[in-house]
Amino acid sequence: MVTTFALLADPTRRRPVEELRAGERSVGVLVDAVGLSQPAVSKQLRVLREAGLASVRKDAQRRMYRLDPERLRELDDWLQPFRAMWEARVDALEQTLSTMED
Amino acid sequence: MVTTFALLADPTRRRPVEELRAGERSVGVLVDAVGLSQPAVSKQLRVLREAGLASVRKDAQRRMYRLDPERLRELDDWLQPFRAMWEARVDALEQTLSTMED
DNA sequence: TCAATATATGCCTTTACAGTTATATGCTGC
DNA sequence: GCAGCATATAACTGTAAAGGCATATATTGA
Repeated sequence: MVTTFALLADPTRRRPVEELRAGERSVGVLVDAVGLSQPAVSKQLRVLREAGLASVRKDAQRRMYRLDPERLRELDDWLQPFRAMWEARVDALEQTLSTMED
Repeated sequence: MVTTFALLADPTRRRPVEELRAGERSVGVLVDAVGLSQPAVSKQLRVLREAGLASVRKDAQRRMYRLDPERLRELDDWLQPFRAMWEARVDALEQTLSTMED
């Protein structure tokens, strides 16, 4: 299966995800947002579905896609230990600045 | 240029990054950690360098690689608005549980 | 049942890129 | 300067996957 990292590497997949942040969207709307052919977008939506990042609901002929943010948590978890690194740098900078003020 | 997302999509690039979290590492050490040929690893290290995610220092014949975590911040920033989504879910769950306790 | 709309799938082509081997480059101690 | 180690680069190959077009499938309203 595709990792969450790989999922978001492709802009064609990242765009819909960003779009879905605001709520449910039909395929047609996502196609407009991405600016590629409908089949291309449908294909990527399928990948997102299969990776558990999105799910679908039927609404007449439309398929409404909804974001499933849980998997994004993996990314957040992975990032966690690194966060300390840049926060440390910011702290050091702030300390330097406050020293300069004295 | 490669986006930070694409950078981390490849395990062969993610592994060294994780390895570098602990501090400077020579290419040889990274090669062992990743388990691929030396040229393969060197190639990916170059990508990391050019993307500003790592930098090098010469130490005799060795090249010591160091992590430059700033670019990871982009990832963190991108993630920010989504974070609210899963936190909302957790809150809802907790509320449900506390209601059940009554 | 038929036409129209919305989406998915199959097939094909092309491109990007990872990995390998062989080789070049750079540095050091002698 | 030379031998030896550590790393980088070049050239090549194989593969995966993205995107396009054509077409199938599904749903609805009439």
